[in-house]
Amino acid sequence: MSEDWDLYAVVRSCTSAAVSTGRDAAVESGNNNNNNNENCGSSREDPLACLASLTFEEEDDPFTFESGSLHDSYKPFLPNVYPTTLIATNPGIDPCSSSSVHGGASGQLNHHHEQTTTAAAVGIGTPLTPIPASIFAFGGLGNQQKQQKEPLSSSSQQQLLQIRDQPPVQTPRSRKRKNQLKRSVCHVTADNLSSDPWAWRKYGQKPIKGSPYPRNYYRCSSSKGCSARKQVERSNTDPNIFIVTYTGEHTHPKPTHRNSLAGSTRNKVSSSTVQKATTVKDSAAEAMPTNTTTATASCYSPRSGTSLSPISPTTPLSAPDDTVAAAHNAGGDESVDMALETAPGGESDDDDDDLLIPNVHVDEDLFKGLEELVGSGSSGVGRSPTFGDNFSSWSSGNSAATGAAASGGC
DNA sequence: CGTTTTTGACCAGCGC
DNA sequence: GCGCTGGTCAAAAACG
Repeated sequence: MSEDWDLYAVVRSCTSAAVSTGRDAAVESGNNNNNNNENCGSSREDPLACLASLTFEEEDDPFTFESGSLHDSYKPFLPNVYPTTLIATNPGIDPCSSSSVHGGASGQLNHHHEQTTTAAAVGIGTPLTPIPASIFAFGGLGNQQKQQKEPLSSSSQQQLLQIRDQPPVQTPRSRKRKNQLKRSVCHVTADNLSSDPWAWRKYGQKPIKGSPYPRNYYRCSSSKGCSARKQVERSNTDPNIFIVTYTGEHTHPKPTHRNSLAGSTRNKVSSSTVQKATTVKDSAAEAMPTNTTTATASCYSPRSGTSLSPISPTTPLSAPDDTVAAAHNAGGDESVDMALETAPGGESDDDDDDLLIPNVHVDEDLFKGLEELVGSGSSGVGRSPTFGDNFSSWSSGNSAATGAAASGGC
């Protein structure tokens, strides 16, 4: 099974898009952890609002950020934004929370997912279709959605609602409860996977019983002492959807930059990127997206259960060129979804924060426009002259730093 | 050189 | 107590 899933590509693409807008957004979004809920709250009307608000029980939700202006900032770059994530918070806390019951057995999650065919998901497989932006990616998306006449089709909404309404599935047994203290589950499309302000480091991958896709384990790499963890697995029923489970809390402010990019971008995707991106969607069913060696085949080790590595959510992937290429291709057969990641609210402090635009489908025109912006007024952007560069550096630097409040934000 | 990814091995929780 | 499974560790390799 080779997964051509190149989440990286996707991620990258996502990351790159935000360039100029990012800054503004980042600045405005600046916020601290306490804002989380605000963002979430912003989407009161939106049925999906709760999706946008992934809440950690902790007051300082890492993934918060103010979106109001942010939305405006990247608005131009967002042809269409669809909420893609379903967020479930700890049971009991958020009615919306569907899945994550303590046990969080994969099975549960999967069950949960089965019904999750979010609008976003739909969009993913469809080339040229607007790409769903991760709700969580911008806390503010909720608002955006409101502003947008109809981000979701009624049917989609129904689905989402349906999911949310689903009574939390209680897992008969939960393992390692010690870690299960606080769990937030988000359903995200591949595009949105990367939208996470935090820097995550993958530390494990395991095959999950009952699911054809392995589960990937990530821990926050921003701070050694940080206990925040993240699990990413592909939905059993809907390969386009990834289930992201956040556990633990961040013991530090959102990262603005990574110390080093080393190792972060393994995927030298080169030519294959595009292909990967493409394939990814098509072959999603097979395996999780691989971050790095995407194009390469993935070996599944029965024992460790390792197969392709899914996505590295935050890990910015490099391969800027690829990304770009992919992005360009978006117009073509392979529609690559660009995700804009916004600077995490928390980090907005940094001017440097890059803004990532969460999953947005960008067409060539858009790119041209961006390029012009970058080229001419790199000052505003302050980024590298070329998109490609931006991608790479951004992704790496930002992924952690700016990401949209996305994931966390869920 | 520092960081991340990969991946086999180990540990721990849960059901029987 | 045993086996199954999920979660984590840690060494090696890769990358900028």
